[in-house]
Amino acid sequence: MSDRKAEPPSRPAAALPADTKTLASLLFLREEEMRLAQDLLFFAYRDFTCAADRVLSELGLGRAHHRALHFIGRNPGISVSELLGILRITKQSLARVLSTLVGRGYVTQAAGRSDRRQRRLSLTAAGAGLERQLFERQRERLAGAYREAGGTAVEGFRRVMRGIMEHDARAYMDGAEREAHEPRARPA
Amino acid sequence: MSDRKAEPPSRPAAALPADTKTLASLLFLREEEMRLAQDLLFFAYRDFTCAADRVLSELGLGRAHHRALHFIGRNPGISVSELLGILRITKQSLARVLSTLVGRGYVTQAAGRSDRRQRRLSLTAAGAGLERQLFERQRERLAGAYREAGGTAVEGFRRVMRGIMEHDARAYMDGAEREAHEPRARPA
DNA sequence: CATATTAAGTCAACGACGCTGCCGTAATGG
DNA sequence: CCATTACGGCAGCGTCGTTGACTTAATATG
Repeated sequence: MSDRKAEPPSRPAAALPADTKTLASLLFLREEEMRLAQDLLFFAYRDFTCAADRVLSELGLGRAHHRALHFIGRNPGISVSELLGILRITKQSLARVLSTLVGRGYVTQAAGRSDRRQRRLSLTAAGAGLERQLFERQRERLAGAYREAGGTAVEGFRRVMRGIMEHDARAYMDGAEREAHEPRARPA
Repeated sequence: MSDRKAEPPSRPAAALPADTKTLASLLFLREEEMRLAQDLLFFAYRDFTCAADRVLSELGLGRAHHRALHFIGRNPGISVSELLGILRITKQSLARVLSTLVGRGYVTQAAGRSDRRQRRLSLTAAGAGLERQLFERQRERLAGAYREAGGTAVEGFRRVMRGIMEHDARAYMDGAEREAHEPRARPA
């Protein structure tokens, strides 16, 4: 932000009303604004994620399972390495989660048609049902926030969130938003 | 965004062009909008948190330490139980983190004046320096997002994030925002 | 004043979920 | 044919969350 520029020392103090923001307080407010943003992210994510926890713990699953279910559900036929790139965890961490989900019949694997080394992941009916159940918990919270905030705020929310994430994630979001409007199957 | 208003059920179908949104597709878009919000939260938080990871790992600290530093820095003199309420972790999880931070000289404890059972937590100069270093990493990312998105978007972002979190967290944010404008010491 | 109650520290044990490193197998592609 | 790639599995480890029980000191209350 512009707290990078040094103040010209010759600026006349008389030009400022007594209680107007000084440069120092402007800088303070800028920094404070960023710290408030940290708070916002912490609390919103804390309560967003815990919304689904009860359902998960009743099944003996964790948040890692939820994340996998979510992104497999949104990207049917996704390969393991693509999923690794989204979750940004290691193969072994994902393997533990995936083997549970496959073992309990929530996720199926199928060899890719063009490249038979790949295991294309999809949700089973049971997996889709569980994902929906988890989704509903978070949906309530998100829908309430969207409704209270209004359309303009939601658009701003999206813009800021996009800006926070890295470029590859923005590219992913572009693809997801595109698919929302032209719902056709992605090639396997 | 305009899928916010429910469609009047009596609206004649003939008024719609063939490819216009049906009720089913409106519902689909609503759900898709919520799923996109899930994606946004995941990616933004993923990249927000990892911004400070390099600094942390060089010091052999983790994200839990960062969170504690952050909230102690923002609430000098906070009690252990207040901090527990913010972080929503157990006393033992916090104890591990705190003992490291105290042991390395980042945090000090002082008995409360009105209630001497309490250990009021504050950052030392070293702790404030470390927190600042961690803050700078996240500040870059947040400030870039705020700058790109613009003031209106930031306001919307805040409104939605507030709506996602639970009531007690909103109350906390109210207090934090108030303190930003009337910077006076909180009573110990 | 005796007796809860509260704030905090502590120990033991465990679970979820990250990590690294290494090896194996199968399929792909130059 | 051989290097590379996609994936799975194993061993071991670290962080950070959990529960439960116990202690100490200070406060609040009957």
